[in-house]
Amino acid sequence: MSGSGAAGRRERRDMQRNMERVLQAARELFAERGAAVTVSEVAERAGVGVGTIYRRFSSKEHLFTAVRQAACSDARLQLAAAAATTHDPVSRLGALIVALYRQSLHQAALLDSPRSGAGIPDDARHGLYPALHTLLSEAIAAGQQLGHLRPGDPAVLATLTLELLRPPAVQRISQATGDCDGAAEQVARFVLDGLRASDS
Amino acid sequence: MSGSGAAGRRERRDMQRNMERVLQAARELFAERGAAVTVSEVAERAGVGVGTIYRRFSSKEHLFTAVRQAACSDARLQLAAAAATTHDPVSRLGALIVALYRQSLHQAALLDSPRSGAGIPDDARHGLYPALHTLLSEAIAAGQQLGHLRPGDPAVLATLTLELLRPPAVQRISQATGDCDGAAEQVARFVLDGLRASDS
DNA sequence: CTGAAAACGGAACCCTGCCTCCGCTTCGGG
DNA sequence: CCCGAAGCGGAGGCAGGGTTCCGTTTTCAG
Repeated sequence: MSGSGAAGRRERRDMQRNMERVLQAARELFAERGAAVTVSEVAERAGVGVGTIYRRFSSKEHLFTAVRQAACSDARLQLAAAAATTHDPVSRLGALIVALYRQSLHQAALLDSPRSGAGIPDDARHGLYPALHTLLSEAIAAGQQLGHLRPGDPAVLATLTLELLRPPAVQRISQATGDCDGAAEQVARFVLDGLRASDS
Repeated sequence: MSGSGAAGRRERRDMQRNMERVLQAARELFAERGAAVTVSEVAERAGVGVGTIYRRFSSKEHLFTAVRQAACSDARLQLAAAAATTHDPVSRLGALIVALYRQSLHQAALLDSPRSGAGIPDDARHGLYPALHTLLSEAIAAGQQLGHLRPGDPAVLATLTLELLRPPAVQRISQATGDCDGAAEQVARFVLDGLRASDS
């Protein structure tokens, strides 16, 4: 055997290359237009036939899911990094919001759930929720200017904040203002102000 | 001639009745599941054949648009009424938010735009935007506790608030809290707090 | 009541998009 | 270089849903 042989047989080079192309194409197309892209389109952009895709992914759904999950965990890592730059809970919250805003803007259709079933909660949000919830709880625990919040509130606020940062919303906001980064910070300020208000 | 004759011939009774049924069925189904419903489904629920629908609406798209526009102007009227109950800008804003929240919750799929083209802004939001913008501007002009807002901000804030009140967002929020009316008011408070915060 | 114009309904048609299948090509060890 | 195995690709099967068409039924003026 030669190379990184593991068990049985090594994967053929061309196949490996093709799969990379497929994933690349799928990432781009799905990010842009979501689940509406056809399998043939992905195949065409990747420069392969549809059969090549189906040999690896048993259905379009599988391909989509795979691509989205990869994008999600990637995103989650970046967010974690962004939020870890300081110890002050409120600052961390702000950093998280700005980072999330940017991601939503760039991966719009991919991160947004295409109702993958009926009541199935989409993993993108599912993964983010705990982090946000924790951050909010910490902020409240720290008593940091978050006057009128009660222990039960984080759940609502987390949901609310996440909604505000979903791709469709973010796209519209950026479109309306024309200025991406400025918008991101304005949104963050809005949310933080909402959380911070001391008298209702 | 007998009855409300206008020009040429009067519309046949059965047709009128059928059209009412079709619109009723379409309203219900679209409100529930959006553009995903099939024309046959609408026909079946209305108790007519598909041909009957196509005689009046040249395409599914037309039917959908008609139903949605009707729902929108209806909604707009209700909102206007809700906001007119007081003179205090901030209170009006609050009332508008709560009313909008409820509407979004109940007409979810219908009020939410099914990307009717490419960059076409959906009429639902289009119709609401001016009202909200005006309200915000008034509030700022009145100098009412809205400390750090500048004249240019209403545009951003209006967009942002509308996003937060779109059907998908509202549905999730209500689902997360389990309590509809309570959630509506919590959201209103959040937004108002966000707007009202006096020091950034 | 009667006839013709209008409306009905749903079977059939077509187009689009997912997925399968099989003959051809490419890889890579001997 | 040669051969078997693995992978390739895209034509075609199949299903679902929008739209059309035409024989039948309903309405209503005379």
